[in-house]
Amino acid sequence: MSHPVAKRAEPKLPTRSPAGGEGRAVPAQARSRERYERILDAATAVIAEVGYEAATTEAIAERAETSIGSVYRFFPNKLAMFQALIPRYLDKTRALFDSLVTPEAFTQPWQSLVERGIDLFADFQLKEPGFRAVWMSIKVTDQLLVEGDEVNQEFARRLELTLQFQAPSLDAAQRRVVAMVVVEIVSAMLVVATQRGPELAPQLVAETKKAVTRYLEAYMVPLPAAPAKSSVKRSKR
Amino acid sequence: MSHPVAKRAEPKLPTRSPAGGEGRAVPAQARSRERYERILDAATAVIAEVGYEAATTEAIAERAETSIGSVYRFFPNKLAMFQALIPRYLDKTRALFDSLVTPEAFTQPWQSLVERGIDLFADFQLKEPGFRAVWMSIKVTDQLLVEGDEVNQEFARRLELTLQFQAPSLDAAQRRVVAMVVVEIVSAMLVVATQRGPELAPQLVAETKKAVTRYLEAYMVPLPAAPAKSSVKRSKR
DNA sequence: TGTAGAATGTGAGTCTGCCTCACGTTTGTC
DNA sequence: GACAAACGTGAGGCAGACTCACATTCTACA
Repeated sequence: MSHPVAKRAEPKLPTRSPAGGEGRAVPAQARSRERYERILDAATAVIAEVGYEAATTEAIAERAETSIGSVYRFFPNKLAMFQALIPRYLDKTRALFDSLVTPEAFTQPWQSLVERGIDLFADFQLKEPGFRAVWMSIKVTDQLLVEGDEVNQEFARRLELTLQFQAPSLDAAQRRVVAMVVVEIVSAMLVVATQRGPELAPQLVAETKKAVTRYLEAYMVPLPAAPAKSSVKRSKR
Repeated sequence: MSHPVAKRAEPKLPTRSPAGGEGRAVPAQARSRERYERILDAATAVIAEVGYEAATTEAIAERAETSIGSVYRFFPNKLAMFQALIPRYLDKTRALFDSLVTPEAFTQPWQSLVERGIDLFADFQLKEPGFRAVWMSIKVTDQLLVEGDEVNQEFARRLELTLQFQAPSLDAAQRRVVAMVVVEIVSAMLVVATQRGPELAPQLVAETKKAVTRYLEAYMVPLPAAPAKSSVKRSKR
């Protein structure tokens, strides 16, 4: 007999590659590439306005001044279009991270790095409505969860590296988990802060900084030139 | 001219109350009430199996052994059906909280309360697939975000109360924010832990406890009978 | 117990939105 | 300039949310 559910849920994915990876025409001519970019821009704009679910493929096509047919020439389905947006922001967030974690950055106390990092990312989220839209909708489906988490994973991996030097007491496995926790906390809290409105947002961001700082404190090596106050002796299990 | 987006996005909501609040028949006869419950049970089951998006109203109707017509007698739309699930779990989580925060609970160090609380909630999430499904899908839409956050808000409000006694250094506004941060961190991390699989989940949960504990440490009054080790003197900006 | 009418149940049908495909248009090449 | 390959198009297929006219069951009251 089997549950009717399975039967119904399947056709959602249009007989294509499982996670809507690619599997579509790769633009070869310049005209085509432009169109592709226009579609992605339009998708960003529409999603930013109404969210992922309410964003119709027709609206995106119209906004991109093209036809749905062209949209589906490049993307196997709506989800894939959304996923194609992620690499764009991945690059931007990578750049953000690079601008933060420079050789000079290690001369200042790690606490201020944490604070600057959170501020930077919060700002980025505010300034880039497209990114925010993508970010907020990232939990939309199981597929997206996997794909969208890439940004977080990427971040975590990088953070892991810097932890290697600043928290030598942790082994590789621990570093990985700690980095994940930090990234996920910041990620979640920035979303919450945005949702709670401009009233609470600054307070929430401030508290997030404290939370992360206090969490990491126990793992970090005390900085030589730290501006006093930091609790150096700490037995902690 | 106006963006085509708005025009398209509207009919998504079926000309009913904005956030799918109620606006539908309230079951008067026992037969009806049973059917209502059956539909909710079916919705839970189907959502748990395939997620919110892939859950079709027909599948839910079939599972509840009724017709779509009946489903739409009680719920103005699919989202409302989902929202109706929340009060069910709100009650359960309330009970969970009550079992945790008892008068006796205050005789033990707050750290163990945090740990027990997180464990309890993690367990609850594991044991109740329906709850997990609802919880994981809670970010599905903007509407749900608001409604779904109710559980978190409820939790935060309660936590706020207990903070009143254990963190008297905070004023009301600060307490509110601190409680929100704690609840959101735990909530987000439990979701992440579930997603990352049984491999990493225990470690993530363990680190979440540490994060929350260390965050709160600075605010809490040191317990008289604390099992040593906790850093009592703490200037912290 | 019979019956009016309210409450409830039903599913074929409408509508919206994702996606396909057969055909028309542009570009590149010789 | 003519052929092929790449590209563009939108009417239409199809799934799934939701409606509505009608059928069935219940309740109240004589």
